[in-house]
Amino acid sequence: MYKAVRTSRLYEQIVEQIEDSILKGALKAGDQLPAERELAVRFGVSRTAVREAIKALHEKGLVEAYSGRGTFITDGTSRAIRQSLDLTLKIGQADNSIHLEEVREILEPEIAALAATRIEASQLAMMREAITVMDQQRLEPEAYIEADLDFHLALAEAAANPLILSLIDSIVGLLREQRIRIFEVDGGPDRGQVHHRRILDAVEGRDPGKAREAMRDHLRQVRADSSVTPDVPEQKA
Amino acid sequence: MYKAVRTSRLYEQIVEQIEDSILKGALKAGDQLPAERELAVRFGVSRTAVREAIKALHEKGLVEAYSGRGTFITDGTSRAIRQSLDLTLKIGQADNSIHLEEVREILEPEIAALAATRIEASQLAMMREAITVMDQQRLEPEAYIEADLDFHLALAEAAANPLILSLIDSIVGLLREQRIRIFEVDGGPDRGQVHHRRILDAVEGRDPGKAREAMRDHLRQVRADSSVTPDVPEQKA
DNA sequence: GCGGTATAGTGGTCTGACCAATGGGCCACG
DNA sequence: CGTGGCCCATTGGTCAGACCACTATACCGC
Repeated sequence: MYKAVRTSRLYEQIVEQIEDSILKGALKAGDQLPAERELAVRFGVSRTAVREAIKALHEKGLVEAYSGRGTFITDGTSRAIRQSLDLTLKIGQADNSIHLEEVREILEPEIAALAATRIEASQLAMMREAITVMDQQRLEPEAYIEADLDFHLALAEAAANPLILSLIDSIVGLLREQRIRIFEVDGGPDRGQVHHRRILDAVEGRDPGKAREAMRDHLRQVRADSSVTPDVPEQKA
Repeated sequence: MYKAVRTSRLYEQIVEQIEDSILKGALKAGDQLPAERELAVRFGVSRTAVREAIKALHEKGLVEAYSGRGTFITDGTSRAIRQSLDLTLKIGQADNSIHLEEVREILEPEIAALAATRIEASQLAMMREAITVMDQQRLEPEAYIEADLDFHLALAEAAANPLILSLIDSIVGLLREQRIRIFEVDGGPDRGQVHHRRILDAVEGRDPGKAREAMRDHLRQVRADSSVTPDVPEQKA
């Protein structure tokens, strides 16, 4: 067997070096990276290569650049990561919504159960806030959906498992798209709110079983609403 | 409410336009993108901005650039995407293994159940092959672990849900790391094989309930083995 | 002290150039 | 006619230097 030839791109080596610095702890979350011009001389390359490396790190969600201020290591707890798993999938087929529902039905009830045992006051407040906003914005799809997503994200955060939060965060983009369709179902938002309140109550009462069931019911309704979605043939079948 | 201010980075607009082209079907997998120099004039920007956009697309796994040939839309079916969720997490703390186990205990039993209802012959063959390799390589950690991961990936693939496959794929890197530790537990591999066979049998027999249970047992063993891992205090209580 | 302003530093973009790899066409040679 | 080697146009990768917009800070007049 022959070994694959390593096509060495310069900026990739720089990415590795910076990643190492982060892993070794030389660079912690919130730290400011040296300026691009300085990194260029330190690495002995042009600013172009450094910029490409930083761009890659940015896309990986490890770093955030602010014009005029500098580049900083992202706080791992920040939700700004937003891995774009979504696009990769949108390309596939259009029937992702079925798959999405399946995943949610696996993940979210257990997330609710975990959250019930671990949630903290600040996260309960976020969930309440989200419900309030949804009440107020019942007629504003965009604002309603954002609040809806916040609700589920707060719940995922309450599960106190960064891995879970990352996974949910990854599929939030898909969720957003799906919900735009659901929003048009008559009374969908109102029925959704009933379930949101049940979930909140269960979590607040630290009852994992009830939280799990409430979330299951919620998803069942979502599935029902999205299956009666207005006829949009689109596909050339 | 004020709308978030759009901090317009030029290359981001280009990224969007190209993404749209892909989504709308104007660009299919395998297609070659116009040359950077041409895109630059078409978009009315400099080549720099185009390159930054392409770099972002590359990091998202949507595009692959080859020096001297051109830039091509990646085949979405390829698993080569390997979103690096892992790095983002490694930074956090070292106790990710607990979180990882938690996620696996949520996802994998249901994956096994789904797989039992949907698996195809080719995937069964892959699982059998993986078990065979593990038998042969009981003393070769690296080869054993790769086969182990293949086993679970084949199962995830059998669930016939691309979203699930993506999620499992995202955490495979973390799994690999965890398993290196488990491998050192006396008899770990042998006990693991018993469970692998039980899972295979259940899936082959199209019994979702049994598959779910077999996977639960498997994960219970993994959790047990990894908790008796050689004393590495590390944690400050 | 206070508020506004100069200033230096940063990332974002542009220009134009050269390099290295690739692939296809051309041509001399067998 | 086939083959191998060479040339060359094209492409992505890198470089150097410049300018812009923005930010934070130090400074200065009031």
